[in-house]
Amino acid sequence: MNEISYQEKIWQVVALIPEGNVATYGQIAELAGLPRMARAVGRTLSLLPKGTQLPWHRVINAKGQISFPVGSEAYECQKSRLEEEGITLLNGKINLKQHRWQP
DNA sequence: TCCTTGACGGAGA
DNA sequence: ATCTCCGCCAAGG
Repeated sequence: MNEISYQEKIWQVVALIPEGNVATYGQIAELAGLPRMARAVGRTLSLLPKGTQLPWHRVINAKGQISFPVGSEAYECQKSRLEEEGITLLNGKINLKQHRWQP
């Protein structure tokens, strides 16, 4: 079990998140068979190449927020990509009850 | 080496 | 709602 195998499992799960849905870092870790390794998910996503096909923008934190500094370029990018899928933020938060992916 | 920092999270207070 | 502690572990100083 090494970092490389973590990444592969994580990529596979992230790729399954349907358009219009979101999943949390912890949820991805859990589904990838890596419980309590939410940080590994964030780390893996941070290493993705710029033009990746993976829907990384559908991954948010457990509080329903985007895990980037508000107003940063990355934050705005993720936010707009989510809005294009009909996912809106209210007070900087996404309604998990409504948009959370249920595999 | 040791220490700190992360796209984090859950339990408890 | 907010905060602290603790688990987890790769990377960089």
